[in-house]
Amino acid sequence: MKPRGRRPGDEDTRARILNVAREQFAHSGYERASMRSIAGQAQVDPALITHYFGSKVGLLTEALRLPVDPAVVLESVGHSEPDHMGEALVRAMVGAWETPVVRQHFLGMLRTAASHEVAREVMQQTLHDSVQVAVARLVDDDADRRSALVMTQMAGLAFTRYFLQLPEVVALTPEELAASIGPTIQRYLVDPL
Amino acid sequence: MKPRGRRPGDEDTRARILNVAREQFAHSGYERASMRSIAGQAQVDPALITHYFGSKVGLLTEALRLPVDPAVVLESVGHSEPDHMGEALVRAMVGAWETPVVRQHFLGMLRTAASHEVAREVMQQTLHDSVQVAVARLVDDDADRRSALVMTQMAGLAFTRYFLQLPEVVALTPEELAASIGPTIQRYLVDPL
DNA sequence: GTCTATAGACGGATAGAC
DNA sequence: GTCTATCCGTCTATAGAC
Repeated sequence: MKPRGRRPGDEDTRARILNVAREQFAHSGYERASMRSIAGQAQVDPALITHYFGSKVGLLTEALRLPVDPAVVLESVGHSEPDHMGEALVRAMVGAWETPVVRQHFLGMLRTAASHEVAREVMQQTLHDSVQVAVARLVDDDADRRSALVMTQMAGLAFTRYFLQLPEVVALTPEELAASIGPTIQRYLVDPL
Repeated sequence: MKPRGRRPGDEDTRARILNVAREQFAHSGYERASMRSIAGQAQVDPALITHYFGSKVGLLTEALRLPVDPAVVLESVGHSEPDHMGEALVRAMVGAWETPVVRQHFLGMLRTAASHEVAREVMQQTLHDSVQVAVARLVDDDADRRSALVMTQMAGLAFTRYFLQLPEVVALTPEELAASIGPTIQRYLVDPL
């Protein structure tokens, strides 16, 4: 007779390690999130991390995989009226960032990227794959330059609001952000350069 | 007779340590920039760091002091025509960031802020003191909200161009940046909200 | 002011028992 | 699959000789 449920640790152990790792990378960065402290919070033996992920870098690589599909987040933008695409994009991005899982992933990328070259490249690629590709589908010309401008504004919003937590930026509501920053994105997308 | 020149290490030693520290904090972040590696590159005994700065945090605190006066950098903005303040501000900031000393200081703040709470607060305060104060002097109303918007855009430009080094953003010239982002800043400064 | 020596803690990784 | 034990490296900080 097969045992019911899962065995002691099983594949649940792996998932719990990964969740705690994401949490600690996001909160403390790569070096301070030690394998021992991750194992401790996950109530798991430290040696299991090596067992499941090979090394600390292996764990980081897994942790940096996107928890959501950017295409899904930005889906509504493509369906919005052409005159309000900018506003729709701000609304979609802020909406995603306000969820704990996405915000944590953003902070994890940022804090590990700060001291780990590989993580920086992952963040660069992620931003390219989500924003540049999405923008290229929305605009007619100069996709690279337009997406560059969009990325400066959107990355800056996330950086000042969720990482630095500048009081003046935190104070703004999602609605105010959409109203004030939406037109900027709109201009970057459609205005002559 | 007084000895000519300076004695073996003297105050020159201190300055050399500080310069190397800024360099390594900017390049590797707080934890990877060990006192040993800083002392090594500065060709100085590791114990001298404690001697001059008390502790590693003391060294960091010194290293985070602004190497330039933001008021001087932004001086030209106040003298520009009201219709082109945004463009002038972008020009002034990019001009500053393109110098090695300012760019290094920005990267140092960012990389240490990522894993060190104190550094994050310093960065927050620095941005407030330079941008918020400058903006408040330029605008008539809603200084907090206007400066918040300006900070999202300017921080995002610095972040994507100098830290992440997104190819599409790096490719833009200072002139192109002033032309494309200047109007955004202008709108944040003067348009009705 | 400068250096040697070392304390004392913590890091990642591995070998092997169960 | 899980855990104990341990190797070996690195780190910050300090005490004290010169």
